[in-house]
Amino acid sequence: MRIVTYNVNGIGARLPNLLRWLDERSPDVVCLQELKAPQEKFPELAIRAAGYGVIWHGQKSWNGVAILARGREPAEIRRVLPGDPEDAHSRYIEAQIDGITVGSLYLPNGNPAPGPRFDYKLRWLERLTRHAAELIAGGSPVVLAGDYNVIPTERDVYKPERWVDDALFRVEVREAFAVLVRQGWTDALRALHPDEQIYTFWDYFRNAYQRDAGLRIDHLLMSPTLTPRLQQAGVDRDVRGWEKASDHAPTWIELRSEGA
DNA sequence: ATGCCTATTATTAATAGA
Repeated sequence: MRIVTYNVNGIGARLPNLLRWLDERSPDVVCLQELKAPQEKFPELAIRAAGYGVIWHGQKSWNGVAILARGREPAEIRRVLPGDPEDAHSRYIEAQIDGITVGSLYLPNGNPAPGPRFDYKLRWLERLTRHAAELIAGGSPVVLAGDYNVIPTERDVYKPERWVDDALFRVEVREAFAVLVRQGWTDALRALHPDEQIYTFWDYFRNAYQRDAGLRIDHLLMSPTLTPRLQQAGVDRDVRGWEKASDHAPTWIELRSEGA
């Protein structure tokens, strides 16, 4: 079973690429971020015609998250991250699929830092950490997949010194992410590839992809009860090189079947 | 320190992204 996180940077502009990728790779579960489309503009029929059940939470212009499941319907659990009734951003959706709780999340960028946007990012990370603790306490297998907008370590950025004051790499953010992971989560790509350079995002600027000037900011965190099933993890790097590509590439885990 | 490029929305320019 393959579970993927993919920040599409606009579901409208990316639909041809998304459909091609679904057809070529046949992922089982897909967590999308940055739909950048209101609820009623999501291309539900095209996704269903490709063979996927889907739930989504849209928003005009920005944000927006979805969960796709091949040949079945994701059973929605929630479409809001608990902890702030005032937060109107569509950045979290959660479903049950084949006995696994799947969260698709889009953590705030937080720039410029310091400032109110950065404060919002830190508060959102705190809320995610509280919710994640409850998920672990529940004992069910969980994967929290998404664009975390967090570069976890110096190894995860092409030129760390240029990013020290950026909201994706500031010490407070890295520490907050480490606190979350220490609850017992497994950063799947890093766990299976401890010494490799792995990027999931390349800026549109300055030929970043051609220069391999990337960041690792899309992550799949696995709960202690799911981690034993982890078999492979990787990034569909080539998709970033397609015409009209998103600036993020699909990032995935492959799970052994239950009891195998 | 800033722009570079891209998508969206509202009218050819502003905002946000990371």
